[in-house]
Amino acid sequence: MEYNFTEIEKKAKEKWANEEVYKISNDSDKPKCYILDMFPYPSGAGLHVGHPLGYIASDIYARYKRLCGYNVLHPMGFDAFGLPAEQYAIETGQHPAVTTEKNIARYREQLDNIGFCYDWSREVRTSDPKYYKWTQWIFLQLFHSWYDRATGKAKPVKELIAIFEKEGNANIPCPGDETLRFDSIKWKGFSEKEQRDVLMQYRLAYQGYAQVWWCEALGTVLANDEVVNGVSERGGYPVERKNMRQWFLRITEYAERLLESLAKLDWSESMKEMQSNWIGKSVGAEVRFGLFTPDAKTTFINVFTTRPDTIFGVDFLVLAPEHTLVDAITNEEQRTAIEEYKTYVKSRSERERMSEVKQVTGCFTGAYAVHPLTRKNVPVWISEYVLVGYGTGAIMAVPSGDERDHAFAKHFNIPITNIFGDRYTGEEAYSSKTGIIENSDFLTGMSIADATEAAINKLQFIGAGTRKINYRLRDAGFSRQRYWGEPFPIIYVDDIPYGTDEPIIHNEPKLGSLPVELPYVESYKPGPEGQGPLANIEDWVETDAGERETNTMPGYAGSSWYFLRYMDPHNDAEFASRKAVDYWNQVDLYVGGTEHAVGHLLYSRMWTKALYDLGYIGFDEPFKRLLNQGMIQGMSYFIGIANWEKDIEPGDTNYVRVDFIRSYEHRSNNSVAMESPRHTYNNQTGRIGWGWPNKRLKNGHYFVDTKDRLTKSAYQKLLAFNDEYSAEEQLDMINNRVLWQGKTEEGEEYIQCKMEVEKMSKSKYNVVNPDDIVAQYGADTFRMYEMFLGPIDISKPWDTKGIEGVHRFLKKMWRLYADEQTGWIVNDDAATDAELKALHKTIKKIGDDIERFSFNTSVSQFMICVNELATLGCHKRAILEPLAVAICPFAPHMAEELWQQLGNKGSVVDAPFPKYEERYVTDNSKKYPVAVNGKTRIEMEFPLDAEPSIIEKEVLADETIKKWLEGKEPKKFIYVKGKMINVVV
RNA sequence: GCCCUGGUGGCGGAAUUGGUAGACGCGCAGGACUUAAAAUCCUGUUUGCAGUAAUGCGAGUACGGGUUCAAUUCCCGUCUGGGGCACCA
Repeated sequence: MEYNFTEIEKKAKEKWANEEVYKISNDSDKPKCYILDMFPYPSGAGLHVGHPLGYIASDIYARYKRLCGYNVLHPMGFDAFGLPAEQYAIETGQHPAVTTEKNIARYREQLDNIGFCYDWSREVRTSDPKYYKWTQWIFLQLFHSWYDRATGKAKPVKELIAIFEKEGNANIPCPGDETLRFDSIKWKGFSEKEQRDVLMQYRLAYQGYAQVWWCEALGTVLANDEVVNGVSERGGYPVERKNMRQWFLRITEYAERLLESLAKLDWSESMKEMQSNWIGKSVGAEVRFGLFTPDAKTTFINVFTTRPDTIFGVDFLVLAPEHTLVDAITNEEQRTAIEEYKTYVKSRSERERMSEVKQVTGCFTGAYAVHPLTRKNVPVWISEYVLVGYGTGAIMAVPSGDERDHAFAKHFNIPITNIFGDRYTGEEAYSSKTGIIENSDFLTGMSIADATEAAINKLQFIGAGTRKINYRLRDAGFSRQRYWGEPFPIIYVDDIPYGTDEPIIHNEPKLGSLPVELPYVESYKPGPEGQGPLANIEDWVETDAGERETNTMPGYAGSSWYFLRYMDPHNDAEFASRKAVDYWNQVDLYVGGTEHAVGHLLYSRMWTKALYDLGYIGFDEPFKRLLNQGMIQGMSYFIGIANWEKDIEPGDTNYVRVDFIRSYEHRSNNSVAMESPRHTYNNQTGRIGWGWPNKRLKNGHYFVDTKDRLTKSAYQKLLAFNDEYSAEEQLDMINNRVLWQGKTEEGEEYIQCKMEVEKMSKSKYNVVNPDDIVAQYGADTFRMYEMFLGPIDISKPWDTKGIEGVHRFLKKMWRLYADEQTGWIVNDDAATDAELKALHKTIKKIGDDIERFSFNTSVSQFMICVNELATLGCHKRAILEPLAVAICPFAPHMAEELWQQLGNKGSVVDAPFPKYEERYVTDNSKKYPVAVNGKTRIEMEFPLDAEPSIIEKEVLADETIKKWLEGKEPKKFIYVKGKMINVVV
């Protein structure tokens, strides 16, 4: 009876499906445990071996928790809206709903293949109207809410209106416009439109303006992804930043809470650090600089600074080029230069503006502001390194204390005021936050901390500044000018946006109910003036009440709350029943990649807090514990293939020297990725020729040998396999185009390939499909091998070659239970101490390892255990039955078969995880390494409870130790119980 | 550029709290079984020097410093791979 994994796995899967063992109830006496994977975007390429890494880890954890007696919720679904499906639709004309459906079916098949314990009856898809009905509903709750800073929570807008009617906004500063002031009389005098405009400045989901990439030639708005090297990826057309009316989520109101409650999360410190850096809290001051415009009007510039202590070092101000004041303060002399500079900045991405610190650009406005303390004139510049969205969009530049300001001053020859004495050399800014301030009037001689306080107090006293906390976090853009996303439940009546649940709309029953379904379209072409494709569907846009919003929601809308829907996925009356939400509560373990560190994780935290504030759920953090898995990379193989058109004769086999270089991807007009031809040198004739040195080898991992060589016969197979060339072309390629570089030990010609590790991607021809691995070795081997590759959180390349070892291990384990000839060989003999030790040490280590997500060492431990049991010739039920349960989280199919064969009822999925006994896992003596001066010289065995004085005596009496002591008296004797012994001379 | 993270044999990696660096697996080399192959099993495998050998001595965890009886682990600096940087998901 051999290990027939195909049969075993089929049988186990059928059993699980028939008995619905993975269907989870919301009613249970057991403690709950909610384990969630970040759900996948179902791309057309299907799953590759990198995707399941995290899924296997969470599956092991989920199965382990279930064996430990928990009611485990472990669902899966699909993040099914998104740009790639729409892009594909534009290219092929297939409707995104159709391709998405197809892709999901493929993903599902591939996932099932691996044997996950998902409760598929709870599957959610963000593109399903039954799902996005509730995404829209939550959006409306945000739209109808504002953030009350006094109590620190979201509240209904209705309450805000009541306050305005009573006392205006005197006690409720407006987050959208801090200068907005009105009393109750003024409020009541406002028109409907004016009132709604004011409310918009308070809403958690609101409309404002933001810059997008606009491509005139394509007539559309592009994602950052679609803009490469300053031109559109498709077609290579010029693009520029354009201001557009957009929906936003007022996440900035939650900045402080998002920061504070990180403390109660069991996430890695680095992940928390990334979130906290993203929120970017900085404490400082807002300082007001007055100035005259060219037409002699007075105005002022507010700057935000974290270093008010350096106020006397201010040599100039810098505004963001988009700052609203720029036009007003620019004088005639500078107007052309300023306009030119602004045009240049429009072509620049934020990334470029922040990264290129060596290249200093900027332009003088011609205006001078008045320093609030010295009353001196300070020139006002604009520069791309100041971003309009951060702080006030204006800075006070202190060249002696800030590197970027320093570079700017040097570049434009602006005189520098030194406020740091000798510590400022004139060559480099003194940006350290320690030391004494000098040359600064009343601040001179103070420490930085004291000067900061004194400066703020003085500014506050004279009314030129206030203490201010600033966040780097910006409100989240929530509009996309796209088709394949959630439509907004918004209708414009006389150009005023209303929620479809508001009375003015609700009077039309058809319009008032959710979901607002995404209408079918024939064409995915953008609408007029950068609007989305929905703008083209007139009879959808035009309703009896008004016009519909034609933007759609972004990808993170559906993924911000999906973890709640799994709790009660078929509920048509609520997004999830309060009972279900209270039962399952927070996600106990959330598994996904670090690429979501800030985006998705921050947004869903905000949605959770808002739903909590509004009383819909009972917790304000979605993911209690977080595990970030690393990426499994692919190995790409490159070969040199000559281009025969110039210089080289066909069949010129002397022409063997090919240098492999990293190809650079050349993205420009109408091409996506071209590999660049390169000079190569013929070392026989001395001739220079052209070659394509870095041709990516399609599916190279199947064909190269262990020394990364591609033999002639393998190349032949490869060409046939790829089904890309005619027989004639294949012959030509084999005989004439390849630069054979040597002969293998068997005498076959080969080319040396160059291997590189990079992201696994269809376009890089390095994808390994899990289906192939499962077919060849079985799902259990695949699961264990993925875990065996290394620590879960580290990126590593996939190498199919090592999988044999894991497969051999499973076969070896199987042979403990069954002999290939004679069949079942488990007996009921009593276990020996050695066997019990092997088992119990393993049980303990597996439990510990799973809790700390060290799955690779678990696999090693199983190997060690099986090796020991095989050596001991153990076939005893007392050992093997617990072992079968212990391996169930890792190799569930085999565990199920063994469990059945051992004569058990039910499924191994619900067996109790074995408990280890302390007496089998602790040794009573230890072989100590004995070192002299830190260098280990010998090993000596002592009982663990031995007296230190006795140990010291014995060690010092040892011949080898004596030899190393060379007769000297030991200075110190170090004995660490259970660890080591060190003698210091 | 900024933030996060990694770098240990030919390869993937182990060393959980500062305590024997290289567990486990791959690959490779040699051997057993077999008519043969597959499968399986056994032995060796960081490196330099010495030795027939057992073994002994030295070096060694990207690089350069430091703290310590003791550093892969802690601190400072440098190089380098990966992820993110707000409209890919």
